[in-house]
Amino acid sequence: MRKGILEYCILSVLSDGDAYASDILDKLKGARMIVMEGTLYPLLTRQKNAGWLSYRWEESTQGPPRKYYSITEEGRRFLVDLDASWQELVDTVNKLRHC
Amino acid sequence: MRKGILEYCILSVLSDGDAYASDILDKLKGARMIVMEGTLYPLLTRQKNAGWLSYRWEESTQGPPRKYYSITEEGRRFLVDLDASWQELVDTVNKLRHC
DNA sequence: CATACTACCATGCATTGCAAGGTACTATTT
DNA sequence: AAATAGTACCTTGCAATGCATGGTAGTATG
Repeated sequence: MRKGILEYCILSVLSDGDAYASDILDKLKGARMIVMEGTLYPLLTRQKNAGWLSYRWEESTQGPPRKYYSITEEGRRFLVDLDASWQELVDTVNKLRHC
Repeated sequence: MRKGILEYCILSVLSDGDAYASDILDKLKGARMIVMEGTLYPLLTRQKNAGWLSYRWEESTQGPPRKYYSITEEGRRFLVDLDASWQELVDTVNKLRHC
């Protein structure tokens, strides 16, 4: 049911601050959206290739280095489009359901 | 973006009254959800095989006979589940977006 | 030095929606 | 009567997406 919406959620999370994969998974889990690692990593790579995200490496005191993702200006512009699409989808489904 | 949600929309439309493929496409179009024939037919077949829909043939005065789909009791029960899932999804996405 | 943990990533699969094309019956026009 | 257009059914092949699984490598911990 939630296919394709993950993309929107990831950009939303990152629009609120840079994060690495585990951060993102935690934030999603906090909102009760469970996502698998094997889903997230390829998605982040796709969004980076699309120009919506960039990343930098940061050393960690407890474990291997982390890949911090950051939303780009282009990503923010796309997020505005996604806001509109999402609202439209919600309106459409609700209209179809209640009549 | 709307992947997987079509299933919910089709059941919603049919919960409001029996319909054949073109009827359904028109109702979806009326709510600005554009769906292709090649998407709808397999989906109806899947839902019928899942036990959520049944169908009957009806002669038409203007063209070939029509396959009218009807939601089953099992389909209505499943639709209630989908209502909950949908509401949950909307809440989750909105929560992630606005904080 | 071995085990556990963290964080990265890749491969293969199932599902789903779309594009394109095909069949068959009915109605309309020439 | 034949050709064209319209309606309604359906299939096949493709691309995208999410999941399950498993793998690599660096960093602690016992």
